[in-house]
Amino acid sequence: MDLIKQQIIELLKSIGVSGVIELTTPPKPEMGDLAFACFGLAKEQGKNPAEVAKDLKKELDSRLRGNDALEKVEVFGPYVNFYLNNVELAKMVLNQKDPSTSFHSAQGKVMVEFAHPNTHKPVHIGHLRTMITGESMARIFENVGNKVVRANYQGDVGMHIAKCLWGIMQDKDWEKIIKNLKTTSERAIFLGQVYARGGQAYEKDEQAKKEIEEINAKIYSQDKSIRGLYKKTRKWSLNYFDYIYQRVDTHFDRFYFESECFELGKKIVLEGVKNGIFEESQGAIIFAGSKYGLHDRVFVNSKGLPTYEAKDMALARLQFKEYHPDFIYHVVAKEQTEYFKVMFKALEFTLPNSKDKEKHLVYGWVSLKEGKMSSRTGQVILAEWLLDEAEKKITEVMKGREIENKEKIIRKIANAAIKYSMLKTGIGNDIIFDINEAVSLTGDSGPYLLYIVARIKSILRKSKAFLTAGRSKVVVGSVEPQEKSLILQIAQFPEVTKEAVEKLDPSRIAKYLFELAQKFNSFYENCPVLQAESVVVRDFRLQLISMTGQAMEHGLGLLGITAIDEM
RNA sequence: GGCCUCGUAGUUCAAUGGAUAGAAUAGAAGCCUUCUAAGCUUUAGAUCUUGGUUCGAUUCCAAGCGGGGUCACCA
Repeated sequence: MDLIKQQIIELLKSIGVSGVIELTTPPKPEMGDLAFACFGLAKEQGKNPAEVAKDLKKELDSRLRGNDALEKVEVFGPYVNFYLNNVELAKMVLNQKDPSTSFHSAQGKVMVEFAHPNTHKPVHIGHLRTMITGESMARIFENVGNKVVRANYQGDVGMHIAKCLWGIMQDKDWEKIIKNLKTTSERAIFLGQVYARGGQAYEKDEQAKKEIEEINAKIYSQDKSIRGLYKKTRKWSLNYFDYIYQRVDTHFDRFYFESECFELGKKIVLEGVKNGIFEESQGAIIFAGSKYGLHDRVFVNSKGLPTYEAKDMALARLQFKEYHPDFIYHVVAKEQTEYFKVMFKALEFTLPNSKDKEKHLVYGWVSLKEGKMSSRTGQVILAEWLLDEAEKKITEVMKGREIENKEKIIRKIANAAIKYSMLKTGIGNDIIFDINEAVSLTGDSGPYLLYIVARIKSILRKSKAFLTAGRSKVVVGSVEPQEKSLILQIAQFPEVTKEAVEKLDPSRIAKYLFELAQKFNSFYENCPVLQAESVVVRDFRLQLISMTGQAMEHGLGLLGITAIDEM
């Protein structure tokens, strides 16, 4: 597609059009395939855009002879529209080796930091979004040639843990209760419940607040009285995280922990005080972001403990030292936007090398649509519950269908449903999550996309002739409108992968795939493949659907979704 | 209150300043002896308000209204 665009741009240049030339797609297929708007040119020449367009057409007409790719040029008001030669276009697209080759637009080495759950706290629906978004972005970066490091920063020290441990110890026989918890999920649910208890007490009860703060200090000093419980419950959380990561099909190259950052972080801040980077204020050490149009933040609190801010100073130092990334993308929800601005500013002083390399990749809130919540721990919707729920619904729909590895396939469909529903919305926008819609098998959904691949694979399985013949050069006779629209969509794949990197947004891919699916289905209804009117047409269509399948599978892969052959 | 952000069909989402604002879902009407009906076709339905910039504004600017976030010892 890019080649064709370049040809047209060259053609326009050759007749004296200067400046940046941008081609758009006309609103309707019968109006041509690519369009050039004459507004800018008209302004330059002081003429009416429609007249300029007419003049251009005259010039262009005389140069079209001998050009295989272009069929004709028409004027629509102020637009000059180009019609591609359908047969040539089909040959070009279908004789590629792989429709899903991507632009190479590497930035070098990219670290994508995502998931970052805190131990001792529930893994909720918001974590699901960072896991899914982060994994997808990692793949999108890799796809265009970057070296990607998947990092995960897990919070295993801090007040949230103190709240949890305090919550556990409120029961007199807590040691016995703990012993009776056997499964990973049971333990995770228990931790979530006692965390909620501790959190509420911290807000309402002064005495509890004091006790929790004492526990917090003990965690930092690794006091023996709570060390055993801390270690045991930390392990519980980490095991549970592994289970979730595996279930959503993501993985990490490096797990960072707050526990490995707090000492170094404090040290960096204390040194920074000497250099005037940080200053004392009301017994705490702060970074005066207000000097830079931001806001002040506490880096070491008045008890001498490093806050999240100080730990992040250390984290960045470790990350740059270990991997020398060209960019670090922190996939974190939007409520931390202001925080990151201050933190990155402070980093410019403590780690000058990090300047312009640290990026906050903002994603929006996830909330459940009103009246749809049915399972909660405290105030959050658990990730695991949502995954289970999706599987239940899909199992229901699949009832009576006999397929090999049904369990695995159900899990894959459920994952596709959840992932797609999290990725189809623009990355920075909030998602109002409707579980019914997310796992619905109809319309703009993950299963709808999987269905395309299943249908294609089914036809290919039945077409042994094609499979044995291999892929010789495709002969194109004529091209139906549905075929053309599908071909054009396939041709746009590389551009879309590039856009997703530039805009840092997987929803570009999701949207593209949905359109691909719609165009395939429309083709499927109108153009029989195995029963085509001739062998030539059949082979052409087999090649077309095979490429559609490849583009779809590759695109789904960029979203972290695994296609299936049968459903 | 300061700063940031978002306001588009009943609902959930799209639209580098460009052609008649697109989808999905819910509603209405059709299509399975035919490659998987988890599908397809038809139909109805929307840009918060008021100004400004522009040949042209959902998009840019200003004000207002309405949500959300954030603003010191949580992460």
